[in-house]
Amino acid sequence: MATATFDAFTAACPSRKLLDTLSDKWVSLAIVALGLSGSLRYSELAARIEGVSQKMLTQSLRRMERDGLVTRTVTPSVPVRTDYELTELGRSLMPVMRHIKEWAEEHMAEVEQARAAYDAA
Amino acid sequence: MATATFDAFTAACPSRKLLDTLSDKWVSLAIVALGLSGSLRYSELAARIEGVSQKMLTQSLRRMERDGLVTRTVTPSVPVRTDYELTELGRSLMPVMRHIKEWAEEHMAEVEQARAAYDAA
DNA sequence: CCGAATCCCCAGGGATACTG
DNA sequence: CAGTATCCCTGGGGATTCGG
Repeated sequence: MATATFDAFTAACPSRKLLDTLSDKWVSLAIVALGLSGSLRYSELAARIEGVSQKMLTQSLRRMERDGLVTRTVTPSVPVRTDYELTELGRSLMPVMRHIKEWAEEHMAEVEQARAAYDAA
Repeated sequence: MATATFDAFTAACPSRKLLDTLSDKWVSLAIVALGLSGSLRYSELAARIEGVSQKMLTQSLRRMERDGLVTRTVTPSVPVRTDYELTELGRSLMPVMRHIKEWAEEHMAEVEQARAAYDAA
């Protein structure tokens, strides 16, 4: 019934915006990373997701936290320690995100062939 | 073995860029629409994917065609008719894209609750 | 009807510097 | 260590116009 009330094909539907948010490489990579490791510190995430800036990583994590996908646990030690973990909602998203990442990796060669053929024509 | 040679966590890996391309709401919506209907004209696609501009739709379709995800068939009638269809490669991507779209629709309510709770705090 | 081409604007996102 | 704040600039993407 939830599928009946929301439709991402509709421009004004909230799920369109959510789809847009989920369609973010940093978000998908963060979810896969957290899904594989269970729990990760900020610096560990930054290391795994090579090339992400602190701004983008923090921004993505905040949005994910707000959307209920991850929990953020701050340990007020010196220096501070912050751990991120997928919520149950976030974990339900993990298989999907992993698949899209793996699809890109598994079909990269085919895509490159297609590009070469297209560019040659 | 393809999964061993490509890793989207690595910044310089081609699959990172591909993941970025796949992480595009217009691309995902186009794939789902084509997957559901089999074959669609340009104008039909534009109608289904509400709110997309011609520029973005054309741009997305071109990139998808170049990457071997869709075929583009032009019928030189008057006026011209252009049909798009998923390739086998594109069809293999369909389930993934459908899942992410459906996830957004099915969990929209939960996400909205999480947002309300976050904003209240 | 299906685009290509152009103009233009603003927000996404990187680099850098500062704080608890 | 884990951010926040600021600057700055590229390019995403909408609106419009023209062509076949």
